[in-house]
Amino acid sequence: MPTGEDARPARLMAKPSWLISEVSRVAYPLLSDRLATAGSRGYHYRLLAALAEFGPASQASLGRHAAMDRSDVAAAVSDLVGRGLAARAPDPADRRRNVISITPAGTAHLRRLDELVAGVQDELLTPLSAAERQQLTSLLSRIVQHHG
Amino acid sequence: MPTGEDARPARLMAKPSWLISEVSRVAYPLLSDRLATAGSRGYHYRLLAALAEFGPASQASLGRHAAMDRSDVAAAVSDLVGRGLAARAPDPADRRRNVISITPAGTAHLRRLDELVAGVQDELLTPLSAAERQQLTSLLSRIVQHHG
DNA sequence: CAGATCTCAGCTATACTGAAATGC
DNA sequence: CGCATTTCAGTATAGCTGAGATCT
Repeated sequence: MPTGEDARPARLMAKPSWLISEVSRVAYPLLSDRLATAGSRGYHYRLLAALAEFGPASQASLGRHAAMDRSDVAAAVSDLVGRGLAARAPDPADRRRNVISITPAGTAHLRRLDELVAGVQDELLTPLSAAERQQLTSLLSRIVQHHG
Repeated sequence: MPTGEDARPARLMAKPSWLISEVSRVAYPLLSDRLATAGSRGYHYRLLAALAEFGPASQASLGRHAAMDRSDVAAAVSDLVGRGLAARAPDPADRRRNVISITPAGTAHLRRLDELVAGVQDELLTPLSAAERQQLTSLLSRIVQHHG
C-alpha cells in the first residue's frame, strides 16, 4: 500500500452534495450517540421540540412541523407516551385526531437533550470560527428554505 | 389549522447539524433519481470515481478511497462487473485480493454520471451565488478534513 | 502467531409507500 | 362524495457488525 489510502477522489471532494453527505455522516453518530446516553433518538428530539414550540397538536400537524412521516410520528409518539414525556388524548372537536402534548417530564427531558445537541454542534464545527459557523448556518438555511 | 404548518422549531433551524441533515435529505433524492436514469446509484459513482483516479485496486483499498464499507464494496463491485463497467481479477502477488479495474465502458459511464452529478449541484445550490458556493464548499471541506 | 482480505448473513435508523378504518 | 387522520405492514437505502475462510 504505497500512498495514502485516506485520499478521496477529486471528483467527490469538489462536489458540495458529496461534502454535505460526508458531514452528515460524521454528524449522525455524534448526535445519535449523545442522544442515546439519554435513551433518545433524533425523532424524539424533533417531536419534543415541535411540541414545546408550537404547543399541543395532532400527529399529522406534528409530523409537518418536525418534517417527519405520519408513520414515523405514530411510532415515536408512542415511545414518548410510554416514557411519560408526552400525552396522547382524543380530540373532542375532531374525533379522527389525537391531541399530543408535552408533559412536564417531557419539557425537562427536552432541556437535557438541548444540552447534548449543543455539545454536538461544538464538536462538529470545531475547525470553524464563530463567524464561519454563522456563515455556514446562513448558507445552509438559504438552501433549506429554497427547497422548502 | 391556523398558522403555517411548514414552520420548523427554532431549536432545529439554529442547529447546523439539523441544517446539514436537511440539505442532505434534499440532495439525496435529487442525486439518487438522476443516477437512476443511468441505472446507477451513489455507490457506483463513488467506486468508478475511485477506480478512475487511483487506478486498479483491491476491494479493501477501494473501500477506503471511496469511504465505503467492505461489505458494500463487494456487492457494488459485483454490480459493476455484471454490467461490464469494471473487471475483477485475482491478484497474482497476493492471493487474498481481487484486483478491480475500470473498463473502457466504465470510463464512458463515469463521464455520463459526471454530467448528471454536476446538474444536481446546480439544482441543489440554486439560491447561492458562485462565490457563496465556493465559500460553502470551503467550509464543508474543512469540517470533513478535521473529522478525517 | 497476528493481521489483512473477501464473502455472506444480518442488523439498525431514516425515510418512505400502500392500504384500511374512521371521521369531517 | 372528496378529503384528512391514524394505524399497520412493508419497502429501500446507507451504513455497519460479526463470523468464517483464506492468505501474508
